Formats: sequence, structure tokens, C-alpha cells
Amino acid sequence: MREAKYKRRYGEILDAAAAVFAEKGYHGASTKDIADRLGIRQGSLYYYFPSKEVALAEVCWIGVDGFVKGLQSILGGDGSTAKKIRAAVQNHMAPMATRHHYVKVFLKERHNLTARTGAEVTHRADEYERLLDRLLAEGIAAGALRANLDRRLAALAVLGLCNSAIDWFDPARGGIDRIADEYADILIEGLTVTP
Amino acid sequence: MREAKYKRRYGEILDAAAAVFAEKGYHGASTKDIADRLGIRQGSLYYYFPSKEVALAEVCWIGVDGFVKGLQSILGGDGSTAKKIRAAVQNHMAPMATRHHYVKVFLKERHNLTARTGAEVTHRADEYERLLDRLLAEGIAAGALRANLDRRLAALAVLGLCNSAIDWFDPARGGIDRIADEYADILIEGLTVTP
DNA sequence: CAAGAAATCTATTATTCTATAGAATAAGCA
DNA sequence: TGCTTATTCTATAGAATAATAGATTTCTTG
Repeated sequence: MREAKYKRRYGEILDAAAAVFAEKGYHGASTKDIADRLGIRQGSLYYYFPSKEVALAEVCWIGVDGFVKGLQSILGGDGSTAKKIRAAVQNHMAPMATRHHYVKVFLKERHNLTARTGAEVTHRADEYERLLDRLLAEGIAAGALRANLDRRLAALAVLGLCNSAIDWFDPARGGIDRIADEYADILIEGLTVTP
Repeated sequence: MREAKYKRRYGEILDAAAAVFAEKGYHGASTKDIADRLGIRQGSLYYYFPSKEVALAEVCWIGVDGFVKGLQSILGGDGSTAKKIRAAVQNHMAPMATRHHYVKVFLKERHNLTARTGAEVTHRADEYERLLDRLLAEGIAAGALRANLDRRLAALAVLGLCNSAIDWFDPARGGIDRIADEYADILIEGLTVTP
């Protein structure tokens, strides 16, 4: 009970940090901004975090973690390359609705982490890119994707197109599924061979 | 001659501001950082700019201006919709190589401008989006683009995919043309009708 | 209820930052 | 050379910042 309460409160603090970082950027946000959102004093935050930067690292970690989990099982499952790409796009965009602030901060503020504080986040992000690369490699090997495709460029295109929605998508106004579907259409048509 | 010298120096100051804003972000960059890069004192900058924010506005303006100019003549010219889209993509990505810092700052830091300082930049960006929307509208009307296309989503996809390169493209290592070509392939295949 | 632990607050420190005012230097020109 | 203007520097005001230490309140649990 003691522990559970702490965890709940810790989550609230993290939510506030994510929201403020997302709105103002890491350097534009002050620890007082975060405290104000919670109705507590600036210094009280340091009961939960040793530094502002560690708070950023935690937010980024949650932001990236949502991506990786689903993609692993998509790769393990069966179905055509096109279906897997569609599933991967939906998997990538879903957290933009459910964990909007966390994803935004990961995408736009993670570069403010130092090598020390950002190591785990970077590692997880690399893992995700490797999974995506494997999806594309298998698609090319299966003859489903254009053979002349630059795999690295293609992976960056998938990520770039999906991520771009974070700049304008508002989870308060409508779902992300239709957007994911439309983007999957574009990517599948754009990447697969045309018979 | 007196005027020309001022303009040249002003450009150097702006280059330094663009570089520092691009590297550290608007709030992460201090006026001292900019001055250090120029080998002058922090206070001396205020001979050229009334405020840090106005400097940002100038950088952003140059960043967005490069986009608009070319697209107008592309729309005016003739050729298929596919060719125009390819030209538009190349037009969009070219400044990412030639004015890398300016474009990066426009894309990633313009939200730090207030309504007052950012009005012209916003206006120019809106103008650009309208031109792109017209290109797509004409493509749909001509039957070249998929009729079921959500025009707004399609425009955001074009912009999002192109802009994403700013996160990883390094003008010091290779040109942008091949990337633009590959992205144009994806977008054209993804947006046009498949017979 | 009472003791101990958890959570928050008050108060402060040492920096850092933007912007300004006025002095000093450099450059252009009669 | 000496006058004038352009540019940069020195010095500082005033506000904001992250983080710490210790006091105080609130909660949990026996």
C-alpha cells in the first residue's frame, strides 16, 4: 500500500513533467512549471527525481518503450509483408494517441539527454530500428518489396512519415486509426513492387 | 560600400545564430554561445538585433522562404502530376542542403516565436501549404491521384516525409538529390492511382 | 491513538541569462 | 591629419534557474 501510493504519485509527477516538456521543450520548461501544474512547490519535485535531466530520461524511456513491444510480435507472426507493414504503422502510431506527451518528448527532446542519462533510451531506440530493418529485409527477400530499395532510406521514410503526425495530431480530437491506415496505404504502395 | 559591409556582417551574425539555434535549440542556446562562435562579446550582438527572439524570427524567415519560391513556378509550369510532385519534393529538400541550419531552425524552433514576432513566418508557411494543397487538388481533378485521397492528410504526408530528413541528413556527407528521388518515388507510387 | 515514516514546504545558494548604458576603438573620408 | 560615424567592448542591473538542507505537515500502521 505504501509502495503502491508512491508509484501512483510518481506517475502523476511524470505525467506533469511529460506534459510540460511536450509543451515548452526541455530547456523552455522550468521545474517550477512542472510543480505549478501539480500544485506543489518547486523544491518538492526533488523528492522524486535527483535532477531535471533524469526526469526527462524517464519520460523518454516510456515514450520509446511503447513502440518496441508490439513490433516484436508483429515480426514473429505470419501474414504478407504488406499486412505486417500496416500492422507496424498502426503499432507505431497508437502510442501517439494513448501516450501523446511521452511520445512527443521522446521524439523531440531526447537529444537533450547526455550519453550517461540517455544510454538506455538510445539502446531501446536502436533496438526498434533494427526490428524495422528486419521487417524490410524480409520483405525484400520475399520479393514483396522493390528490390532496388535502399533499406536504410526506406526505414527512415517509414519512421519519418509516422513520426511527423506528432506535430499536428491532437488525441482530444478524433482517433489515430484512420491516419495510420492512410499512411500505411501510401507506404505499402510506395514500397512494394507494382506488378 | 558602408551598407554592403553591414549586410555582410549581418549575414555572418545570422549564420552564427542559425548554427547555434540548430544545434542547441532556441532555449538551449544563449546569446553568449552565438557571440562565442563569432569571437565577439555577448552584448555586441545587440547592435544587430533588438532581441534574441527577433534573431530567431529572421532565421526562420530565411528558412521558410526557400521553400515557397520554387513551388510557385512548378505549379505554373506544365507536365504530369507525377512530374510536378517529384519537382516539388526536390524543391523542398534542396534548401535542406544549401541552407541546412536555417531550415532546421524553421522546422524545429519556429514554435518559440510569439504571435507578434512570428506573424510573417506563419503567413509564409501557410502560403506554402496552400500551394501544395493546390498541387494535390489539381492532381485529383485530373484523375492522376487517387480519388479517395484525404487531401489534407496527403499534404501532411508529403511535408512530413520530406521534413523528416532534417533529423539525420548531413550536408557535409553527400547530396540530397538521391534522397529526394527515393522519397518522390514512394510518394508518387503511394498517392497516384494504380491502373 | 501514538510513533515513525513519507511527503511537502520554506528558505537559500550559487549560477546563468537577457538586455541596457555608456566608454573605447576602428574605419571612412574631408 | 583630424572629424565623424560604425562597431565592439566593459560593466552591470534585474530576473530566472536548478538544486540542497532542514523544518514541518500528513499519512500509515501497529
